[in-house]
Amino acid sequence: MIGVAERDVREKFRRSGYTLTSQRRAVLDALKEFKGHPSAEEVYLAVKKKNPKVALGTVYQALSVLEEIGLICAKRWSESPVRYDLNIEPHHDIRCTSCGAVEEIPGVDLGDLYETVRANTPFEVTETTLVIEGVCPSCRSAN
Amino acid sequence: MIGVAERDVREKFRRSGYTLTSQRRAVLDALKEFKGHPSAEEVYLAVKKKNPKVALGTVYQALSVLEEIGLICAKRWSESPVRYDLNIEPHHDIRCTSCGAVEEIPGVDLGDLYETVRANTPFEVTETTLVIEGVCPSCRSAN
DNA sequence: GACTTTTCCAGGAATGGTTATTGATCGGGG
DNA sequence: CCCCGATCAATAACCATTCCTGGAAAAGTC
Repeated sequence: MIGVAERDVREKFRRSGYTLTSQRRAVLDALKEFKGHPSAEEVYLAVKKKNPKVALGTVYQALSVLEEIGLICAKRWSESPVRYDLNIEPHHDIRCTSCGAVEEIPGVDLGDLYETVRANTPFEVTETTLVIEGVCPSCRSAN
Repeated sequence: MIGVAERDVREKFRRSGYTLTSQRRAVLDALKEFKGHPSAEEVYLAVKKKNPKVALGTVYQALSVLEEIGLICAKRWSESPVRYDLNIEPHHDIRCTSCGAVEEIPGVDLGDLYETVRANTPFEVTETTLVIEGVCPSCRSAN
């Protein structure tokens, strides 16, 4: 099971007021097939294979709707376009600065840190994101 | 004292091999006067006041040189241009998503987290950055 | 100091990711 | 079957940033 159950999709669309159009469905499906962390451009190319009529702008808009209603999450690394992930469970990914590969890092919990942050600022904290970069094994050995 | 001693500046330039040109000096000075976290554009405008001939591209290049040799550090938040900070001690800042204000958060230490990350990935970890966003008190009350 | 080599800079054009605009199209309620 | 708002495709615009060029300044060399 790839995380997002069909009923969950319908439910979230219903509650949000957005309609579940074929384009949004296509974007979601494309994201499922990737399993990686594609950029908007890559999602666009994948969707285009099945339906050559979709425009890049539509994909961007669909992605932002899907993010807004909590079906996908967007990840930003410093020197790279935004990448999208179906996995909406809290987790952290590391990105290879050389080849761009993304891999999940298990066992990292921001809970305590979040408490510390909240306790030390008068701001209302809405986001604490850990951006992790490194070099993957194969790039390291390829040098 | 604003953190960066004159001798430190000279020393870091000497060791890096870059020359301490008047433009780079001007960018550094502008950054000192800000005390906040200006974007490249804002630095450019400040520098331009004293020397109208500098080009935006020059400011970008100067900033990247200054960052490379460790005199300033660059901070990235999700929906905002890169911002620069003279404070090169490890510390964390929170940014108001409404007005853009940046404020330091004391007492946050990524040491343990870094260990956990390293222990749980085959990647060679080069960067772990905490991106914190929220709403500042005045924006919150202004609603 | 004159010459050479290197680095740097101003100005402007180009790039890349993303967003805004616009007129057409779709789908559901009446 | 028509109206209305939501959605869409296509494309232009945007913005931060980088690249390119010829020329100027600085650093080494004799």
